[in-house]
Amino acid sequence: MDSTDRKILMELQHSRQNTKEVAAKVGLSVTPTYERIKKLEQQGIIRGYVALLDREKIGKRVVAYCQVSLLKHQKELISRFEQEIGAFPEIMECHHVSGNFDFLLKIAVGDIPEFHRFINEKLSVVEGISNIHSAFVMNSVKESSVYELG
Amino acid sequence: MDSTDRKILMELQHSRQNTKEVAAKVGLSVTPTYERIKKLEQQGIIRGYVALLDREKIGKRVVAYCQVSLLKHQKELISRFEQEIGAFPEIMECHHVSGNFDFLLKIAVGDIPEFHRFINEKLSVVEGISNIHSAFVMNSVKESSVYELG
DNA sequence: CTTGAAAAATGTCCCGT
DNA sequence: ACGGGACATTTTTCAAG
Repeated sequence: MDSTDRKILMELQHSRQNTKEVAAKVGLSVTPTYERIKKLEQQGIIRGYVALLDREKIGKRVVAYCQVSLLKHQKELISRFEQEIGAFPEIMECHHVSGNFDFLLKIAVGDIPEFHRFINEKLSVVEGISNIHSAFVMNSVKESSVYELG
Repeated sequence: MDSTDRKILMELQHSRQNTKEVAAKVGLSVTPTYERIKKLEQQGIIRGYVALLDREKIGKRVVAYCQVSLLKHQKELISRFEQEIGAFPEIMECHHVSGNFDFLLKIAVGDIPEFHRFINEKLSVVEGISNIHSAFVMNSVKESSVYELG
């Protein structure tokens, strides 16, 4: 992966565009640009292409980040937690982190009552949780999926 | 936006696919499917299409979530902070949150030394910061941009 | 790498119902 | 709102310099 590949990736991370446009921006003709993109896809460097939605417009008015601590740090408990977490569509992200707590969850729901129900009836039912601390997003100043590439 | 639109959005959130495929999955022919997608784009419900990259394969080995507290909660200080934050490509996300701290940042860099330099030479130089608390991601159990739609 | 070409697949839109 | 069909654009592959 050279500097041209990185330029191509930066373009595609920002927005979908056809090969001709990408080619013009990186200063190559269509054929090699096309081949580079295909190679990046085959290598799995490009994982895929997705549509991003407007959160407000689809009625997800509440986003919260929840810090979850487990009772014990046993392998079995952790993997069971991770498995159960995967089944909840309200949980968009779940990261196992170092520090004062164990997992950081990103949760998106329609409104506060729905959030309340989710925490009480779904999340807190999962075994092994010691405590949950939630921070509500009031404003997303920056929200990007773009990794910086030189 | 009806149930068919939501099905279309669920498909496109998961992966790019041509109109014919989407049409088959939602049980319509190509034309109405095409028109629905265009309408969702025009309404801004679909914000855009982007490529997602493999974090490991592009050499971003370190992701951290940083909790930032400001010294004072003044309008000017907050908006200046938000403005400066936008200029750092290492910061992929910045959310103004309620709770014990003010901002939650998602930061991606190549390695620990780079993280160290970023915190000391860039982030902590921003005016008005009271303290920064970092949690390193050890494993992303779930990482999705998909909002659940009925 | 570049240019050019050409077939196959899609995207796009007009006109029926 | 939906479906069919016609046309434009892109994708994809290939050959030659």
